[in-house]
Amino acid sequence: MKTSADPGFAFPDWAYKPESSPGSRQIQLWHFILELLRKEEYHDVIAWQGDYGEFVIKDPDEVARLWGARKCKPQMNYDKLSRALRYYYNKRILHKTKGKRFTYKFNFNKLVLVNYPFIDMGSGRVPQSAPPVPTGSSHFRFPPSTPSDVLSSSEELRSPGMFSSVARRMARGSVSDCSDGTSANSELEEAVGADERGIGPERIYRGLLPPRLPHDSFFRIYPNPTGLGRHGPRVHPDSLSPFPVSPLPGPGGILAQNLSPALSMTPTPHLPYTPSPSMSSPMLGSHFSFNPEDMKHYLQAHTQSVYNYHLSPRAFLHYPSIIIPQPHRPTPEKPAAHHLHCPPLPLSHSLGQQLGGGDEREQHPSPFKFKLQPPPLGRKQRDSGSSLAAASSSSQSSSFTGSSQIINSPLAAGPPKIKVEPISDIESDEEVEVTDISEEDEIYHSDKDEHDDIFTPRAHHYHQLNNHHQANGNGSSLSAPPHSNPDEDPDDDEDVFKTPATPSISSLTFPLINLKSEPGQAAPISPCIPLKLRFKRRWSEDQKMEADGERDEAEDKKVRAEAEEEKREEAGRSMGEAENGGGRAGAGSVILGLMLPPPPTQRRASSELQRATAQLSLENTGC
DNA sequence: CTCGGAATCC
DNA sequence: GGATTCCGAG
Repeated sequence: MKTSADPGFAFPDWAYKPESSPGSRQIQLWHFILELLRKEEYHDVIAWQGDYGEFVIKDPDEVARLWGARKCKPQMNYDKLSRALRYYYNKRILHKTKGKRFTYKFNFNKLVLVNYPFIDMGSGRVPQSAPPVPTGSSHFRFPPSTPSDVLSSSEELRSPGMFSSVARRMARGSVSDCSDGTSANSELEEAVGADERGIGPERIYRGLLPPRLPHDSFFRIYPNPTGLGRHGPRVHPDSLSPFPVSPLPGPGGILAQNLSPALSMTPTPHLPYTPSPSMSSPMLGSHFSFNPEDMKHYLQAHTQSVYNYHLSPRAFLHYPSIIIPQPHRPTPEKPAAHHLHCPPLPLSHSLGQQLGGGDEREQHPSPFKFKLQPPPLGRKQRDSGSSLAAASSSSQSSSFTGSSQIINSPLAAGPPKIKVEPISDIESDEEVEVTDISEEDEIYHSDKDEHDDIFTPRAHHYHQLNNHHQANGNGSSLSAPPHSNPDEDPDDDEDVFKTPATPSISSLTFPLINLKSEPGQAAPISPCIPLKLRFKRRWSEDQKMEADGERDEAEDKKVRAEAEEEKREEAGRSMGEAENGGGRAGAGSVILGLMLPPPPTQRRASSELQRATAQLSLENTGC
């Protein structure tokens, strides 16, 4: 585990894939993309742009070339590379932003799952899209945003960055063939060097971004005293990185050292990914102060995080009576694309985006605790999909009986439109989450991938989804791929990409209740117990469901299973009320984070990620 | 440009 | 499993 020094250090970065790293020789394309994305040097080739997780390949040929160099596939071209990218669609690692050329969007949630299956995405959800925060500028930097990050990451990665821009150029130019050992790798390395130098735009961004959030102080991940001043865990202004967890290492620098990412993960199973500070509930945390002010901040932060990251509202349970100040919700409509003004809160953009869609939500307080819509069928399933879907749905519905109540609530609330459908496959992760707000996203598939602004109302959404599915089933045998319509996409994943939805305040306040519990009754207070129970039920149901249903996508299954496991643990914990005590390693994670003490730091994690990434790049050299 | 099937490689 | 390569289709 980590030493006290690393209290929180739980995971490396999120995207980091242990397997691929050190030992494994092959770098995965998405990882490579991420690498490029984080380097300023390549910002003219590929850069974050648009929504969270969205990036644009400005120079397809170059990217292909780089990729080819990395993989020693001189014949690589964009066509091939893009094919590889398309394979990620099914995996949900990536999505295509329709209508935008060479523009794709990462589904960080998925990535995390992929990389850290044991993590419970469901509840805590990874930082949704942790993409770059759109600052007004077009590109965001991925990881290294903070100086500290830079340092830490750079240090580990490589020696001092001595690479000069010249070198970079050279590298780039020279790259293409594998023959040259230096080629691709060198390029990346150089890039890293650049980062080290601190050339990153982050600084610039920093300037642009708002200073710091008050509530952030609350959540500082690092225990350090200094932490108070620091920005909170989510998207840090400092870091433009897409990952919410931006690394700002604490004062100490991130772990300096050599934790292997893998290791890091193990130790602190919980929280790490939780993007939101929420997880670090002050109450539990050792450093929580009871100042009203702090509390306020905390709550606010929490709310925000919830909004942004789909965190479970459970955290709020602690303060049932407290009304959380709403994070700033700018215009409900669509805050202009992304610009973020993040004056008040850096989150704004995320909120804003979501808000657009969120309006509806507000109207219906409790809708989203479960998945309303059927998951996208796998492409393969599409063919047979319809039949399967039906079957699954039926089975699920039965299983859901317990939760049927829940279902009612939404209806009661009002939005008749929503069809509650058992989720057939979709990502169970989400299902599992039940409690989380995040669901909304899922539900909401719409993406603003293409249109930031445009959101379909939720109810609408649901309908669409349903229809969608049908349409797919009926219509073309193929059924449109999930992405075909930005708005429609049923993928949860997309949510991921999307900015988190913002639940209504009310829901936030008593989210749990509303969410899962019975409709009418939402007794806001003292939900804890009920919650737990519900949770349990939920589980059982889920398990059951799983058992019965053969769900489709293998992935989903996987995820689900994992999620369940996590849930169980979580449930166990919650029931037991155990804090993180020993940490069960492994699972639980995010969810746990909600209840647990201050999470480690995501920043760290991210920084690690960066490092890892860097290392990977290095390691994967040698053609 | 984008999509995704199919075969193939590692 | 994760591409890579090729390719027809939209």
